Amino acid sequence: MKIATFNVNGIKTRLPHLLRWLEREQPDVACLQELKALDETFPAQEIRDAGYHALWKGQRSWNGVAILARGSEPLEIRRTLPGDDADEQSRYLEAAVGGIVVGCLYLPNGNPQPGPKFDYKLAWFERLIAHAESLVASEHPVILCGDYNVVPTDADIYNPRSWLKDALLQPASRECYRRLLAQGWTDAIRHLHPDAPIYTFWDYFRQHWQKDSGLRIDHLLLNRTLAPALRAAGVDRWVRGEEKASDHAPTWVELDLDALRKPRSAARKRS
DNA sequence: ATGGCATATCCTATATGA
Repeated sequence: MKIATFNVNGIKTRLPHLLRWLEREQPDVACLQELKALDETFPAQEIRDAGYHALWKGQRSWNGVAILARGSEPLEIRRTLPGDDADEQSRYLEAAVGGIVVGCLYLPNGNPQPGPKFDYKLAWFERLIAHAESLVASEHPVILCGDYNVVPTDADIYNPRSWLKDALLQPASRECYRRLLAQGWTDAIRHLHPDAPIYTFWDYFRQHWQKDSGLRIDHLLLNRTLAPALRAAGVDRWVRGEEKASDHAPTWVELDLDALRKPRSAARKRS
């Protein structure tokens, strides 16, 4: 099973790119962020025609998340992150797909910092950490994927120098991500590629894509139950090279769900 | 310190992104 996350930066503008990518890479599950569209303008029919069922949570102009599933209906679990009923921003969606709990998230950017937007980022992160605590030890396989808007370490950016004041690299942001991982989550890309420079985002400025001056900010986290199924992880960089591309590239994991059953039967035999 | 580019909307100006 292939699960991917893709910040599309506008579903309306990026629909042709999304459809080409779905057609070529055939992910079983695709988590989308930054729809920048109202619920009623989500292109459900075009996505259905491509073979995908979808859940979405839109918002005018900004944010917006969706979960697409090939050939099966994603079953909605929740459409908000717990902890703040006053939070109106569409940044979280959670569903059951093919026996896996999939959380799709778009963590606040937080710029400029310091300031209210950075405070909101950290508050949102704390809510995510609290909710993730209830998911990490679940007997069900869980994946939390999306645009975390955090560069975890200096190995996850081409050069931190010009980003030192950015919200994505702040020690407070990184500390939240570190605490999240410390609950027991596996950062799939970094686990399988411990030393390689791997990026998922290249901004539109200064020919950063052409120079491969990227950042790793889109992450797929696996809980303890799901981690043994991890087989491969990567970035579909070709999507970033297309005309009028999003500034993010789709990032994915390949899972062998059959592997989750074998240890249990082996344990039974041993006892 | 600023801006470079891109997207969306109450669209030739402004807010947001990262």
